[in-house]
Parts: sequence; structure tokens; C-alpha cells
Amino acid sequence: MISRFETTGAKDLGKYESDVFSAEEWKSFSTAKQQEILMNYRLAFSAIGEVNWCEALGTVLANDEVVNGVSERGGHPVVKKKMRQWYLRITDFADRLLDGLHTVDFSDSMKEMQRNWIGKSEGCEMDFNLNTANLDSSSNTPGSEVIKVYTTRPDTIFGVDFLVLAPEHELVNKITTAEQRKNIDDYLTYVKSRSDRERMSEAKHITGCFTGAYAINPFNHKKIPVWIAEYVLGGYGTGAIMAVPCGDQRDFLFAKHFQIPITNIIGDHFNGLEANATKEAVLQNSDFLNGLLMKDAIKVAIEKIESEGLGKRKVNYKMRDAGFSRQRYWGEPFPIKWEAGVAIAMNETQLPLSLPHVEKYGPGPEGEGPLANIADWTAQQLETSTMPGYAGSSWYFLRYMDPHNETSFCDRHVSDYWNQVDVYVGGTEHAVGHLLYSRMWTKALYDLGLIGFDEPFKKLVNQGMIQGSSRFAYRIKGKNEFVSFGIKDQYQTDALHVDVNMVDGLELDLAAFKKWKPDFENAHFILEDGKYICGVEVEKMSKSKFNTVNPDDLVEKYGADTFRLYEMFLGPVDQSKPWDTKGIEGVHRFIRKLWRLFNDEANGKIWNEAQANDAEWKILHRTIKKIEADTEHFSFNTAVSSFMICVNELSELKCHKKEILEKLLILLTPYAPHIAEELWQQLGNTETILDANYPVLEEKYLIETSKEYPISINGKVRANINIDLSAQQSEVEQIVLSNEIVQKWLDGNAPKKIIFVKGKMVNVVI
RNA sequence: GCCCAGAUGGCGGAAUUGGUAGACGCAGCAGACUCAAAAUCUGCCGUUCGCAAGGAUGUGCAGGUUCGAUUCCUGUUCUGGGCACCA
Repeated sequence: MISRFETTGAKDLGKYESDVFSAEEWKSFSTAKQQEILMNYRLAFSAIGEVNWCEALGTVLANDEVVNGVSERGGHPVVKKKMRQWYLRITDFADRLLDGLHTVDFSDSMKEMQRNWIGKSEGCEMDFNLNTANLDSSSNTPGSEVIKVYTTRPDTIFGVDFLVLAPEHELVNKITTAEQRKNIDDYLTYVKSRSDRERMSEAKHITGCFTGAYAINPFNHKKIPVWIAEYVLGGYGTGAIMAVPCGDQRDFLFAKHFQIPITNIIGDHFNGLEANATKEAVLQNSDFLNGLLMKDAIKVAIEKIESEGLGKRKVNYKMRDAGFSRQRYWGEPFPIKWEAGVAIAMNETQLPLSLPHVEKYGPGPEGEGPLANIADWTAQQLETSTMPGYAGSSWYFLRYMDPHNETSFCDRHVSDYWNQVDVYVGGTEHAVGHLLYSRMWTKALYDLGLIGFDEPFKKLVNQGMIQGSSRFAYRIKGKNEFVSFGIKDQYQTDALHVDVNMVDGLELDLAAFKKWKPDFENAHFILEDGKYICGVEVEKMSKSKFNTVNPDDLVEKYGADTFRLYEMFLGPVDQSKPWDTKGIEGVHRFIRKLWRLFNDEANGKIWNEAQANDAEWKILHRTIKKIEADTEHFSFNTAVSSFMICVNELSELKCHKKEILEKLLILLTPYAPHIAEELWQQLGNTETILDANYPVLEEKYLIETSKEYPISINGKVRANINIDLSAQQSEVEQIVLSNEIVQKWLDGNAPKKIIFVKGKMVNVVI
């Protein structure tokens, strides 16, 4: 990039309009200016962003440490604060992240979530001039302010009744009139206390404020009011929208709430009670778009907007660049030094940059990272933020391929050999975080030629989350006082997670709670019936929710095989379920029953070398078939159940034959490796079962000649008749109609129709 | 609010492509063995009417398609995950 700037300057990049210069100009720029320009093109770049700032705690907070706008710890107010941050330019990968989805084996819902998150939309940017005559002298507007909006629906341009700016939009201060100044300032203070989540969530609670300014619709020159409202977010599009109440429900509700007159451009397709967001209506009152179907009008409108020079076609993404610095944690340090406000990357020979050893760490002054407290660190002008968790989780699978390499993160030959991760098992909670970051990371490494593939995971299996039962205590707003669940509605409270280990059923152990965190040492409690009762919610099991349980006791009591089988037996791997050990006895009994096929309590060894009969081979091969199919489909719960059926049936036949049992053990190895190996050795094998050949299915043992057909009358099963599988419809009809039960239902009448599905069922319609 | 899932007996779940709803397991009940217990074994086990034979009903809720729907379609409720500093 630098050599490009040195030779040809930047005219054709088109990414940042401000970055147009010649090669000569580039060379004349100061280092700082050059670095500033380069920052616009770096994959990892520094810019100003907003963080959760808690003045009372003197620290930046993570989103999950903020409850209802106050800090979880102590209940102090949290506001947004601007701070220099590092970002990864994931937006530059947006199209490739979308395209790559065609090449990976992920579930459709996972792909859908990623697509929606990336949120590619095609529309246009359009300029609305301000009606400057309206601005009074108190606003220092030069008179040529333009509001740039982004819209995917330029076809509705004649239905625009107002513009809405994001409260953080840079023009807000400039265009606000003197009369509206106070209202706007109050509203901005309110918005500052609101998280993005709250701003998007509470659609019922409509808020906004008129700036006093008016803009001009470039097509019909109508004067339209300019509002600000929290439902428009600064980070998306241009941070400004044109509001069309008859075609957008949020705009509609906003117009109704603030009694802004609504222009109807689709006649009967708009009923005045709710917006019509379809693109199927025919346009009216829309000048050159009259008579066009909305979806066809979009193209026409864009062409007109471009030809009139009012704006231009624009592809937009909902996804934002990924925040890559943290002030809250002790993560990997940035190899960056700040020199006179310019970020300079450390030379590779100076790396690795290691974190200093410290006794304890806390937030730095002004909410910087903990490194800001370390004189040694700041003296070197080193960056004081640290990297987030995904700095590691985005590429660890590559390092795993070559973990001892001292010179490179992973030798190219090694990654070429191992290639992509074949199957990646992870929960859907990572859908738009980790799984997008690692995909982007892989593409970046691929672009650098460091690896030979640009998608990390060939196949993704979403295992369901194990859920835990969380317990909550309710803190009265602004106090260090907690109110019991049954009476909490009489107060304004914030719900805080409490450690499930301090709760007996629902009753909180107050002494343990006070000792838990220093903040709670002097807490007061409002009890019911002398007890503090906690609230309950089922949530994903997570350390941050204090609802984890330790499996060590179970492994101790039942062994790892039982634990492993039980986890599989709980249900489909992709389904979330609360952790509950109620049924673990069942799989443990299965293991013991398996053992008894080989050993007798009184006599020891009972397995033998006798030849198996057809019935026994049939049981084995039915199991082989089922296990193969289930394993292939990751249907581990049904596989465990077929192992149980197999062992039950062999027990019933008193089958202790080695030639059957040894094959069963091989099948079982991936499911219960320890007992399989142990019994394998008992059978006299000296090599490990892991090297045994997998049994081959022999269909000949599974051939059936007849079937117990269910016979339905009008879809309800009334009888079962054993019929030869080779029987044709006419034979089947004869057999069925002569059946006593069928005759009873027919009651002398002829059936209307007989449906026969070979190998499945018979349905007699009467 | 938006995006993505899910909902079947007392409980976890099964039903692979629209074809016998409840496999397998837990819990429960009755029994066998035992001085007793544990372990093990046998039988019963959706709801409801019935002595029984048998009938009715039943897969979150309301509709629809079909000879036939847990499965497909429309709407809806509830639960869970995510919403950018947990990753």
C-alpha cells in the first residue's frame, strides 16, 4: 500500500473521499499524516468507539456486567464514553463471508444467522438539503448543510414525511434551533444512558425529539421536519433515515405517536392502521413513479437519483467492524507503541511482546486497561488495551496443528497436510461471534499466503447447550438491599445472579452470600417468612451465570464411560437441555449388564467360543446397521439405545459367545472406550481394541419374508395381520377383507378404497 | 423489538422419506429371590369410560391440505440462544 502511494498516489481507491492525493503529495505528507491515511486501509486499525463507562467503579464494563443500565457490581450508573479503540476490518470481508457459506457444511439456520448478521442490503444514499432559511442565527450553520440518508426503498421517496437522525449524528448540534435546544439536550442525555440493546428492544416505548430544522425533499421540494430518535443507530448506514410511515411500521408508529401527518402513496394498500411494508403495491402521488409496482420502482428511482446527481447506489452491511481492544481484561498485549499520537507497529525482531508479571491488576486511570498502571509499560509508550478472547479463539485450531513450532504460528506444510478442521462441534451461541471471527481470520491468513484454505471449518455440528438452573437475588435500585422473590414486585429491582451453590433449593444462604463478594458484606435483606427466596431461570450453563455443576463427583461414582454414555443418551446432540442426572442409573445398569455377558458374579468368566446361531447373528447385524447409521448422523442418543436393546436381547438368549461379543465391543469402543478395551483384553486379545477391524454388515442376516401389517380403518389401526412381503395389492386386499375385525367395521358394506403401501401398512377407507 | 431454534406420558426422549405415537431409559406400582437389605429378575405403566372384550381421546394452541399429519402449510402462544466488551 505504501509503495502504491509512493508511485501512483491515491485517486482510484474510492474508499475514502478524503484520501485523494498524488504520489508527490504523499511524499510531502508528514509521518503522522501518512500514518493517519494508512490507518484507513489497515486490517487492524484504531478509531474512536463507545464503551460502557462506570464512573463510580472507575472502569469500563462488559455488556454482561451491566444490568438495566447500572453496574451489576454495586448498582452504579453506566453511561457511554468515547475512547480510542482497535478494530478489525471485518466489513471488508463481508461479501467473502457470505460467498464462503456456499462452500461449508453448516446448518441452514446457522448460515441464515450469519447472513442476517452481515445484513447485506442494496439501496442508495441520497442527499436532503436543509431548509436553511428556517435556521436562526444562533446555529452557526453556513447554510449548505446536507443530510445524507441511506434507504433500501427509494421507491417511497414521495412518501417521506420526516427525517430521523441518530442522536449521535454529527449534524444534530448544528441544526438544532434555539427553541428546541433544551429539549434536544435533555433527550441526548437520556439516550446516553441507554444501551444499544435497550434502544432497539423497547419498540413499544417510542421516544424522539424534533430538532426544529426542516429538510427539503429533492423531488417534490416538500419541507419535512428533521427529528432525532434512539431507534436510529449511529453505526448503521449514514446514521440518518428518511421516514415513510405508510411503508414502514416503526416510522408509522413514530408518526402516530408524535402526530406527524402521514402521506399515502399507495392508495387502498395502506389502511391507515398499520404500515404496508410489502413491495407489492402500485404507487400513486409519486410523480414519475406513478403506476409502477413498488418493487419495480426501486430501480427506476435509483436511476433517476443517480442521473439527477442527488445520490448514488450503495451496498450496505449491518455488520460493523469488530472491536478488537479491551480495557476490562488481562489479554494478549498489542505490539504497538504510540509516538506523538501515532501508532507504530513494533518490529518483528522485537517480538514476542510479553505481559509483565504483576501481583494484582485493576482498571487504569480514565478506564484504560490494567497495563496503564504499570510504569514500565507506559514508559515505553506501549498500547495499554489488551486483545479480546477471540484473538486466540479465532485461530487456535491452526496452532494445534503445529504446537511446538518456534519460528512460525504454523508451518505451511503442516497446515497443508492437516487442512481444514473436518468437523467442528460448537454451540449456536457462537453463531455470529467466534464463528464469524475465525472465518474472517482464516481468510486474512489465506490472503497472506500463510495457509492454503480460506474457510476454517469444513463441517459444523451445533451441539445443544447444556443448561443450568440459575438463581437470582433482587437488589432494590440504588440500595444495597435485597428483597425476596415473592415480594420483589413491590420494589424497583435489578436481578443479580447468585451462585447456585449458595442456594438450598430456593433459599439463599445469607451468610455465604455476604461473604461471596465484598460489595455484599453489608447488604440488607427483606425476607418472606424469615427466608430469602431466590428467583429461578433456566439458562445456558456458564461461569458468568454462576449456575455450573461439577461432573467430577459423577465420574468418581459411576466412571467416565457411564458419564460419557449418559451425556449422549440425554437427547439429540443439537438440542439444548437442562442438566439433570436423574437417569444416569440407567446407562450404568447397561454397562453392568454388558459386563455380565462376559462374567458371572459367582463363577467369573462365562464367555465361550461356541458358534453363534442365526438369531444371534441377526441381533448383532441389526445393531451394526443401526450404529453405523446413527453414528453417521450424529444420533448418539439412539445409538446408545440400540446398544441397550442389543445387550438386552443377547442376555435374554443367554448368548456369551465370543464371536458375537467381540464385534459388539468394537462397535461400542467410540461410545464407552474403557470398558470396551477392558473386556477386549479379557477375551484374550493382546493388541488394543483401537486397532481392531470394524465389523462389516452382512445383510443376509436381516432379510425378512413377512411383515405384521397394521390394518387401519379410516386411518385408525384396528388389526395386525401377518402378510408375506411378496404379496401384491390384490392378494393383500383379499386377506384384509376376509379378516374378522375388518368385516366387523365394514358391517356388510363394500370399502370405498383400499390403500396398500408395500412393507408399510394397509388402510381401508369406508 | 429483531434474527435463529425448540415444544411429544410423571421425567429425558423415539418414530431415518406423510404410513402402527410413546422405542430405549428414569421414576412409580405389583411380584420373585433374601433373615433383611443391596444387586438382579418378572409383570404393569399417556388420559379416560369399561369387570372385560373393546371404545373414545391424545404430539404447545387454532385452523388447513391428505385415505392417513408428531412429520407438510397458515396463524398464534410459550421457552431457550444471539443482538457486537463472555466468546
